[in-house]
Amino acid sequence: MAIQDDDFKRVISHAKEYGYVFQSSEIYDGLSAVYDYAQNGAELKKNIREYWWMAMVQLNDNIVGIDAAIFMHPTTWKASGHVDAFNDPLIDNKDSKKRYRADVLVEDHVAKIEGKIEKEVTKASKRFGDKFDEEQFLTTNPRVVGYQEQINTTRKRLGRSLEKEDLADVKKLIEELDIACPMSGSKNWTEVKQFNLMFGTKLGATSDSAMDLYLRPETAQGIFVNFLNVQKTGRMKIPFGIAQTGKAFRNEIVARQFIFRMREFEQMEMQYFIKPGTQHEWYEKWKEIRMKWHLSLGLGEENYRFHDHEKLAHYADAASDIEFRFPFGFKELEGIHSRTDYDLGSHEKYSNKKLQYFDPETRESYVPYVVETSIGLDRMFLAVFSKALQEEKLDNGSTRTVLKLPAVLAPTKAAVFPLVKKDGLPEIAQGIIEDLKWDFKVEYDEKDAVGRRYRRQDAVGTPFCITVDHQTIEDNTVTIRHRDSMEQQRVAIDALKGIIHKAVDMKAWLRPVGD
RNA sequence: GCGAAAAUAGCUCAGUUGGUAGAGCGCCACCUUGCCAAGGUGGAGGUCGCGGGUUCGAAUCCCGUUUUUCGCUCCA
Repeated sequence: MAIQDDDFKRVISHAKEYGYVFQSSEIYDGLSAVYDYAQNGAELKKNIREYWWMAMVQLNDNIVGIDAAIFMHPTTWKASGHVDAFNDPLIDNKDSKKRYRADVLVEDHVAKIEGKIEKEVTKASKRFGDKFDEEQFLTTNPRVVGYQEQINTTRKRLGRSLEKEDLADVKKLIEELDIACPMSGSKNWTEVKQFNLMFGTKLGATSDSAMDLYLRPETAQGIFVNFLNVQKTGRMKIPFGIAQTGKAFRNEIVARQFIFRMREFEQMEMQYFIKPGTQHEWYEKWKEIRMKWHLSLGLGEENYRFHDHEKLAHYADAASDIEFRFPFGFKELEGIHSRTDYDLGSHEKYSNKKLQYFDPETRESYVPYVVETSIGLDRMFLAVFSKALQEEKLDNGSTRTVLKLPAVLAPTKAAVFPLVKKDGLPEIAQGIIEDLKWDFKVEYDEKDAVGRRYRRQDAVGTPFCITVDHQTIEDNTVTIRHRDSMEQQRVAIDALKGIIHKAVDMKAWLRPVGD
């Protein structure tokens, strides 16, 4: 574990030192769980996004991409279930330090009373035998009626208090019911606090006319509400998909582990609309496709695994995560969920608009089912970055720090050096830069010994270093040095573009994924 | 949110009972060298996370606070 912690620390400080990730507002002591992508991080993140977009949108003629707004009509979040699911009244026990959902505590208490009723019923049925009339017993036995009344009043009061967000009364209720902490038996409770995982904001400049809005907690709803628009204007036939990348926001109680869990994060999602009944088939298919996409980057098959959910979210009938071996263990990287018709169906109800697809073959209209693939871009960044960062022992006994990013994702594809900064070598090197920069992000460096320049590029993950030497003047050849093998080849300047292109071309990386 | 640990230069860290802030690496300039980092000279950069308190005097002791990591908790 200690080694893992050290690895993780090294990842974080390397990310800062080499211009990948900075803490947000650092000069003001930072902001909890908010990070900025720096000059190299922005490039890597963009490259990951493009790699995903290529695989999901450009290569699939039945998947289109959109870019929905972060602000959405507030009713969206009622329909999606987030207003209910993301609002938890929580209470802490001061002695045992355990946290509970206040409504669950009360419900558990109610369940206990229900248990008592059941006991009375079994007791009575034994006593009366065949003559036992359960219905009559329930309505006439004074003890049972008393219990029933307790349950009813408790439930009513809890419901009313939650509705009005009267949290003080929820606390009072817990005290009146004499509920103790299931772990410790202590009745020493804190106040009930409402945790809303959605960020609120206002639309409208003056407070009296303003409308309460949320920053979207997931990007998926922007796709669902546009489902019919896209289907009609794009003349899409089921099955088809809508993809998008974008920011989402969650006010996590605990946001931690660097960029793994941030309050502001970016998702890359695709909702695949299918015929009801075919969801299982598509769910399996997308699990397979998405895993292949991950494996195409060559970070090692042993670092991925599926984790099938047993407890399902309110919208899903099957769900699986692709987990990745992060420095702190296997954690969720991407989710593949069979969302049924929950979202579209719910939006139909709340909006009173039909969100159905007319199937020309069966001449039937239906609400399509949805299989979703949803990956955290920041998590993908962390996965790639942390696995790429390596300390390598060399034959001469020294070590080098090398960031073995997949070349297709590397921020800078090649660095060009003059072996010495005289004899016209810098001018030739600059000439190569001028030519290559139209095709790739490239960098020029003439500082320090060339060996040190190689190491610097190793540490930021640049796959190629091109060195101009005195022989270049005679025959227009340069050396190109490969980051991972440290090997050098002497090639013609004209050949550079082809060599680099072959190594960073998405086609070469993604082709094994396609069928 | 609770508990524990930490915060000193861009990075990694030292700073010994409280007495004027240090190292290595990195960075900048110049010289030297020239194909796998750490040659020479010079230089920039820190109100020791922030705010209070104790003291003649605080990086050091006390209180609060922010941020980070870890363990709980939460995670549609």
